[in-house]
Amino acid sequence: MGVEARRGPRRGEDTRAAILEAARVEFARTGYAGTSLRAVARAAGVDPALVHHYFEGKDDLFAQSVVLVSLPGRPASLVSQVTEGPREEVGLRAVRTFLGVWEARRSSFEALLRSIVTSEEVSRAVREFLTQEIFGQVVAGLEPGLGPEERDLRAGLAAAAAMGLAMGRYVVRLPGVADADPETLVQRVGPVLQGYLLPR
Amino acid sequence: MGVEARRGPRRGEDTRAAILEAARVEFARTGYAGTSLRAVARAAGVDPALVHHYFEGKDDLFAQSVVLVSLPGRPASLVSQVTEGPREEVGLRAVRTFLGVWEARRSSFEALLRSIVTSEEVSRAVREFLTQEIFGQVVAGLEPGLGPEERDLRAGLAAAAAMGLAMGRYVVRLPGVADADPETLVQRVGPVLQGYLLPR
DNA sequence: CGCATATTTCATCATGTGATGAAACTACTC
DNA sequence: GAGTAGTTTCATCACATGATGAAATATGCG
Repeated sequence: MGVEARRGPRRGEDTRAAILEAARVEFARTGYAGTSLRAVARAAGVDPALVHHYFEGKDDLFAQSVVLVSLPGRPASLVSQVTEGPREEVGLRAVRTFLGVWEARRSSFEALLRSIVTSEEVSRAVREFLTQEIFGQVVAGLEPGLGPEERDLRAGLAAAAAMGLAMGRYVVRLPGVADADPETLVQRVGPVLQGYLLPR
Repeated sequence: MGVEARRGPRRGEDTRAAILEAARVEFARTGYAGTSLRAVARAAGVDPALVHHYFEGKDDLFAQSVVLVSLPGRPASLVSQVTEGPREEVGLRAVRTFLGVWEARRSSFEALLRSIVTSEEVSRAVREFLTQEIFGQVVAGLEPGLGPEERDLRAGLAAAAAMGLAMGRYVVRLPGVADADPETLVQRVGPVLQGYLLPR
């Protein structure tokens, strides 16, 4: 009955990538704390020790599988994608941009969302990323001479709206939001971002 | 050197309540999966076995400390609080109502927020609560003859906006949102809810 | 072939987890 | 004061977790 799983390399299979993918799925399902290395290994069809051979530990695996993938390489390009164009359509462009990024990296983005609430580090990273790298830049670009408190408020409200959309679509899966096609959401939520970023 | 923690009742202290409070704080900090019964016991200054004496297990403790407290007794009263009044101020009343409830039960509400992403059961409960008991009722009350897909979309978007506000204020603590006074948020977010619930 | 290197598994560790049963202690009743 | 019921701690269980070192296997190079 011995399954005698034999050792040594498995030809033609990128095991490291398999582990990364399994980790992404697992983190997306149960968050950082709820995911065990053994569950990841099981899902990847691999010995738990192998996970440690390729990654330094749970935090490293999380960083490599989730954080590195879901944070877009150049925040600045996101910002310019939003700010460049007619001022009265900033909101539309913002929603369109984010939905595009999210949909493309769905599983790792889900994992990131789920880990916001579990890990203080992730939470802080997301906070700083959203407020400083993204919406702070957008607001500052749109209206340079703005007091810091008003700037924080506008950026924060916009970020909150984006997070609500993400949570509703990917985590809580609210009917009507989870199954809407992206452009519908752009048309409905765009004006809201517009109003937060450029009141009046 | 023996600390000889003595057994038997401690006069004048409501230990059960202390455990409940410690559990609320702990669940709020680290979510369901990230919280251990021993951590709760430690925070309450109590032996871990005592937690089991008062509660059937981790799920029961969570239900008693978080769920029972943060879900308001009568959803219907919330709904009527929102719907009763001038139609053009539904959004303002909605935000004001929610912020009121949240601020009052802050720590347990935080715990609930953090558990949405961890537990599929909590997630489903929140989804059904928000869409059916609250925003579904509000939308239906405001515009009775509305197609189901449009009703779902409006309710979903409103729920997403509310969740975003909650996440931004209590979990991610976005500057500008976390420290704003409630009425400021009512004035800024109210029109958004208004637009989702009653477009045009 | 023989050897080196990378890959994979096994065996094992210390620790933390939820859980249970029994013993010690206090307060209350008769 | 003896007995009883409720409260609290202790000792311990079986199991899962993250982690490590060594052994086994396969591949590629000479």
